[in-house]
Amino acid sequence: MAPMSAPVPRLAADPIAEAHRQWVAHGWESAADGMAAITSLMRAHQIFLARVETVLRPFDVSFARYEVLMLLHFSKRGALPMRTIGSRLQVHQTSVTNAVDRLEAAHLVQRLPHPTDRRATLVELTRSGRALAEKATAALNAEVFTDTGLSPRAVNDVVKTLSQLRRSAGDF
Amino acid sequence: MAPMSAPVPRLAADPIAEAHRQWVAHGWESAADGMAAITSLMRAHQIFLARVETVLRPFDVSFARYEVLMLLHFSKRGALPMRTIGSRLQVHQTSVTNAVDRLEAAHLVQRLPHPTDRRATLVELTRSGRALAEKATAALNAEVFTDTGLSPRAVNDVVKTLSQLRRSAGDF
DNA sequence: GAAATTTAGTAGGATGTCCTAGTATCTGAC
DNA sequence: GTCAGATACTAGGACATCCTACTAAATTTC
Repeated sequence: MAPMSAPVPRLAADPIAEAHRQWVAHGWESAADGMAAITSLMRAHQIFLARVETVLRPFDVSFARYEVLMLLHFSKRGALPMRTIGSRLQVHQTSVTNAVDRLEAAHLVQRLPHPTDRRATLVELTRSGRALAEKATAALNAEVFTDTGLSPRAVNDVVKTLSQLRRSAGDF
Repeated sequence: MAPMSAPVPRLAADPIAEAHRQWVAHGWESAADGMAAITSLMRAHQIFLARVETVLRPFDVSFARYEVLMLLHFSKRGALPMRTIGSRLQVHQTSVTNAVDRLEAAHLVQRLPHPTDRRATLVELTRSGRALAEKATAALNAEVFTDTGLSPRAVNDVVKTLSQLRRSAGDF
């Protein structure tokens, strides 16, 4: 016979399944699945963002700033106008200003006047910015992206499904 | 023969597909799919949050505060301790403090002393808080949750897939 | 060509999230 | 019973996002 063991802490019920039950119980069946899907996406975002930020912390960059660095890293000249950065990352211009301010303070990028459009500002990756982008990517690949906690099949399904969503939202 | 038409604005390429290509081109095949999945989730979160906030704007509540109202609405007594709210919504305690501060300022909830634990604070839905929760839910159901822009099949797949993720993250 | 409109970027502000630290209270070990 | 450790909440701060408003420069209109 098994020895007495300490009481197992009862795991809380899945909050989203619980919300789904409530939705159905209130007669909102037609919205219940959509609610559950959107709430699940919100939570998944939170989980992954936390993982990514944890890996990036030693590099003293946030995911938002990392994305700017990678965009520049992939560009031919290592430089892009602010506006282009916002379009590609699909964030508000003022978010770009914010991120570039911090990246520039950390000497990871540099603002330069645009050669032909005096309204525009080019953001150029510095040598240390490029080095950091490479090291941070190695860390993220190893610690998060290679094993997301989802099966390879699920990973592909997520990409495919959300691709439709993004298309319908006008992303491309 | 078709008449001349105005030049169709070239749609930008899918930024995530582009990033995936770059990942593969740099030899990071094993991480490329995971990167694409996580980036897709980040973007999907952004899209849905924007839709939800747009619908909630007329009610003068954010999605974060709406979630607090609904949690209370579903509770038997219409009141829960701060700590419980944080656990169920899976956000930091200080986020709950923040949300409840604003809800209380709007007279949608009320802080009460916990009857048996003087450390704890009960948050109770007011009459107007409950009314707002019901009206906001009707709006969200009609304008977002009933039609997410994903097929019913995709909705179910997303819930199921992310359920695994949330379980492995310790959510339940 | 001059005026109107559009576009690029910044400033300031609101909100949400998290973190660390600090206070008050409860629990459990001795 | 006491005292150490755990728990509940708030305060203050760092970041990210968005919005509106503003300036400067480019583009379009007539």
